[in-house]
Amino acid sequence: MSGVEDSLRILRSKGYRVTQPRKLVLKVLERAEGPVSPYDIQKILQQEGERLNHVTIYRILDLFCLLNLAHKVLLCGGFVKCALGKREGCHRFMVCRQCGALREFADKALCEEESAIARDFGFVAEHHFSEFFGLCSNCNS
Amino acid sequence: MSGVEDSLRILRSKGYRVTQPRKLVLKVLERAEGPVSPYDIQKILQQEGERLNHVTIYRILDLFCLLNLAHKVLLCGGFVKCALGKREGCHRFMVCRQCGALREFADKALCEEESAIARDFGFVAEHHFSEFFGLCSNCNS
DNA sequence: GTTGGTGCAAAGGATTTGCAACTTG
DNA sequence: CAAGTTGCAAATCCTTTGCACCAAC
Repeated sequence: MSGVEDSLRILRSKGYRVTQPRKLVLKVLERAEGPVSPYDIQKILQQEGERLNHVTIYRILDLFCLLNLAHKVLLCGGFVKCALGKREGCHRFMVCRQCGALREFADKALCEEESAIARDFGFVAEHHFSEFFGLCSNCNS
Repeated sequence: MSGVEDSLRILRSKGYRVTQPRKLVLKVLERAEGPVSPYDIQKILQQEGERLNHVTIYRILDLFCLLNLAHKVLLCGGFVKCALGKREGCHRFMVCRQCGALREFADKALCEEESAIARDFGFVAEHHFSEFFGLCSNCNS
């Protein structure tokens, strides 16, 4: 997903309403450097003079994740705007343990290899969740 | 890790004490069908007439994860006893979305492929978390 | 007897629910 | 105007901290 407008279009096309709170949360996710928690989002908005109830933010993030407009990064618990759109293969993350930098990627070959491994165990994998933890290019020199 | 005794041996060898609470938590993890939360563990012990403070359980689980005697399953937030011991490659999980069954595995080739992908992005991956979500052999027939 | 572990109390977050009021299409 | 959203209050749950006491070695 690139740009707030694209996300709004998707919302509309799925029958969801384009509301002020949803636009505000999208804007924060768009500009965030890394993963942000619901309360982070609330604080950021407050600094800009906007007010949103935290419950509203929780519900909006739930919806965004459902629609794949955003993802929850499990290693840190924060949310990020999806950076890939409809790309082949599951969306995954690399997280830098030093600076917290985050990079989203998708790799179809990796998906297929994982499915094959699962199959060897009689398991049908529908979704592959993965996050790499290490050092980004800036921090590993 | 197989068996409570092995885990106790590792605890001792690293200079940690073998205490009653640690033995109790190990026993619960050993017998659990799937991932259990700290409060799950407390409830299970209560049903057996044992009492442990929840803070103690949190601390014990932290230690077990540090020593790789247990893992936290990110997709569900629960803890499982490590089933692999020192195996080459990161420890990963397949979780059945229907019955909750969990299978731990390690795959060195997958680890290497993931490291290669990371390297392409200038990233040095130190640990690969991954969990597959789908249907186990019992549920996909 | 020391040191490391545990229990307790309490604080601080995080997350969810139900319902009334408001907005969007 | 009707249905979908939001705000509010409150409840619940999760997790952590500091300190006094206890148990393991």
